[in-house]
Parts: sequence; C-alpha cells; structure tokens
Amino acid sequence: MYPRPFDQVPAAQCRQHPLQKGQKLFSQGGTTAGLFYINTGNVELIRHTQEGVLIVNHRATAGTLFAEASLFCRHYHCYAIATTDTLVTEFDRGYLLAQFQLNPQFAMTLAQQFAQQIQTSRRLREILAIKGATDRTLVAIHEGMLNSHLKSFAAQIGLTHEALYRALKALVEQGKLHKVGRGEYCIKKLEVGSLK
Amino acid sequence: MYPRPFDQVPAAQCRQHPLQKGQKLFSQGGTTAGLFYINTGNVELIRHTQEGVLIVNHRATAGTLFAEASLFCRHYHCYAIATTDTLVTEFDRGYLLAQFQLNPQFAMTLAQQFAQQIQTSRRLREILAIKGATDRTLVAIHEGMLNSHLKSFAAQIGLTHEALYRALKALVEQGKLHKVGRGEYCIKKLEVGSLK
DNA sequence: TATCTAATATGATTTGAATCATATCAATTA
DNA sequence: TAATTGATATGATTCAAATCATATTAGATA
Repeated sequence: MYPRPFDQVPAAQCRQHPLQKGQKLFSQGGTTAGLFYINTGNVELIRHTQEGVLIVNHRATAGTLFAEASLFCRHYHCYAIATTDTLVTEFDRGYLLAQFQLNPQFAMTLAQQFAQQIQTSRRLREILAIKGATDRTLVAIHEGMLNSHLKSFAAQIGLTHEALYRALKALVEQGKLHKVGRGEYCIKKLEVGSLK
Repeated sequence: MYPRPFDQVPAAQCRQHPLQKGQKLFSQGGTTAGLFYINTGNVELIRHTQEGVLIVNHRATAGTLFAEASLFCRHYHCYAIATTDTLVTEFDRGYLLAQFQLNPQFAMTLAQQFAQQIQTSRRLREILAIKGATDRTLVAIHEGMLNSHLKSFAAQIGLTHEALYRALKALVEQGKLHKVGRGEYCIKKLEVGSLK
C-alpha cells in the first residue's frame, strides 16, 4: 500500500486527513507534524517571497510522498493546499526520527526511498528541459510516464493536449511509435498506451 | 568544504577522480563504488533504453552530489561522463552504509541532505514548468538562481540568452526588477545581479 | 436506446521564443 | 596602448507550440 518503508509504520503513527478542494493542510511557519503521502487527489506546495511573489514549490500527486524535508525542520517553509478533494496520510515525525536510533534498517530504507525520489525528480526535470515536443514526448514515453489519459500525460510533460496529439502523430509517422487504437500507443511491440 | 554530512567522512574513505572532458566515470551495469561530489566541472548521467533511445537522467554541476541512489544498488543504471574537465570526489559506499548501524546521527544528516535535494530538484522542476519567459525569469531570480553570468543563468532556466535579456528588460519595465548596471539586476533594493 | 459528456483528433491562426545578425562594452592579453 | 575575446544587448526573421475552432468517437447516464 504505502511505499517502503512506510508500509512498516504502525497504524498508531499514521493519521488520515480528508481534504476538500482548496483546503489547507499546513501553513508557512506552522509547526511540522510529519511527512505526507497522498492516497488520492493532489496537493500544491506554495510559498510567498518577502517581495510577495507566489512560488509553486511542488505539485504532489496521488501515490507520492511530500514534505520530506519537514522531517528535519521545526516549521514549514510553505503552504500545502489541496487542489482537488484529497486524502492524505501523515506519518508521525517523532516516530520516523526515532527509527534512526532504534531501527537502522528502517532508516536505511527511508534514505533509499529519498534517494529514489531524487532520481525521479531529476529525471522529470530533464524531460521538461527537452525543447522539442516530439523529442520530449518520446523520452517521456520511454520513461514510462504514459499510463493514464493523454490529456493528463500532456500536462505532466508541459504540453497542451493538442501539441501532444501532434507529437504522437509525428512519432508514429517516424516509425518510433505504433498506434494500436484510439488513444493507445506502444513502443515497438510493447503496449504502453493509456489503460482503459 | 563538502555538504553535510560528507564533511565528516574520513579522508581514507574519499577518493579524488580527475576527469578530462568526455571521460567516463562509470558505466551502465558497472559495480557501484559510492556516491560522488563534483568539486569542479560537470557530469552528465545518461542511459540508453532497450529500444536505443538516449536519455539524459541528470546534468550534475560543481558543488553538488550525484548518484545518491547507487548507494543502495549493486550496479549503476546509467553512464556518467564528464562534459568538461572535472574533479569529482567519491565517498565510499560501504563506509556510508555502515554508518546507519554505527552512527545514527550521521545517517540522519545524510537523510536530511537527501530530503533537501528532493526539495531543490522539485523547485527547479516547477521553474522549468513555468511557460512564459518573463515569469520564469522572475521566479528563478526570487529562488536565488542568478548568481553567475546571465548566459549560464539563461541555460539553467531553459532559455536562450537573447530571450533572457528580453525577459530582464521586460521585468525592469514592469518595475519588478531594478537594473543596477550592465548585467546586474536586483529585486527591490537587494542586490542579486551577477557577481563580478 | 438516446442523450450527454469528455477524450481524442485535426485544421487555422496567433503568439512567443529561437534563431540569425549586429552592435556595444568590459576584461583579458599581446 | 591596441587587439582580441566574450558577455551583454537589441533588431529582424523564422519556427514551433499555444490558442481557437470544430469534428469524431467512446463511455457514462438518463
């Protein structure tokens, strides 16, 4: 259910937070509670600079962790707001930190989870840095990002859905992709199109 | 010198690797040695998919760590190639992993370092996701990314230098930025322009 | 089944950044 | 000091993706 090592956290150290669209989970300056996992929905981490400029730090999606750094901080440095109806699970900060003394294996798995997050985030960043829509689309598909609808995939890689449809068409024409149905594409023989 | 907790690693567990431009540090499938820090220069982490598509996983720059996830892996999943003459420091994998048993404080600081990397990488990703050149430029400056020359800053945020000069000009005209000299800009009264 | 809705798809137009071209200025070097 | 180099800067043109418009189709719902 939860990514390692959070599947080992006792239920007493987990708290569920149902959030309505627009509801705040925590505030800049607030005391840190723990680390969060999104069961369903979406959460935006935003902050304001001293000069008043609004900055989006992160848009967390279902199935992912967020606020990892707050484990090591007393106070949050940003706001967390649900952008849709959302269910998040909070893992207790004190419990997690205690495991570094009590359970080195748990701590190591936590560090591994973090290291993988770094990898994932850097890969996504490199995808966004690719200039051409077709190149970006091809790499993103090879990274296994095409699992849902084309529209949400387009948004994930920073394209409009129209631009994505055209990129997909171009890739099919270039023989780099096969179209196996409406909204379903695959690399070579392997199915990777949107799941129905 | 090194970011925490690597400043505590004994010299015997650190190895310096001078690399010439184009030289390979490690290969996809090779046995993992440790985690790396770039003293000077740049390293690209690239890999090939089964279908032969080249994917850039990460472009690591001076003053940063890379290959964090290889700590928890026997074999590298990508190539590391220096794109300029580069000096990297390798921190021994076995030593670092042993600290989870021997030195919980060290392990915790390592996890904290990783958590901060996650934050940083996600922030950079959100900056790249901003569509307009002027908005992207403004946010990147507020994130404190304008520390070096404008040309390298432009590349960092995915713009040509010409587009950046125009974005800066527009921000000055909008009153969101002050131009304090050739190639030197500041937010309000605070100097953040390129350092000379 | 008929209707409605949303995703997929493509054409036409506009817009913004890339590219190409030049000029200016500061710093380095001969 | 003069020459060279590279960063800064801006104008002109091109190009690619966004936007706007409109079908088509699959799935959900009445």
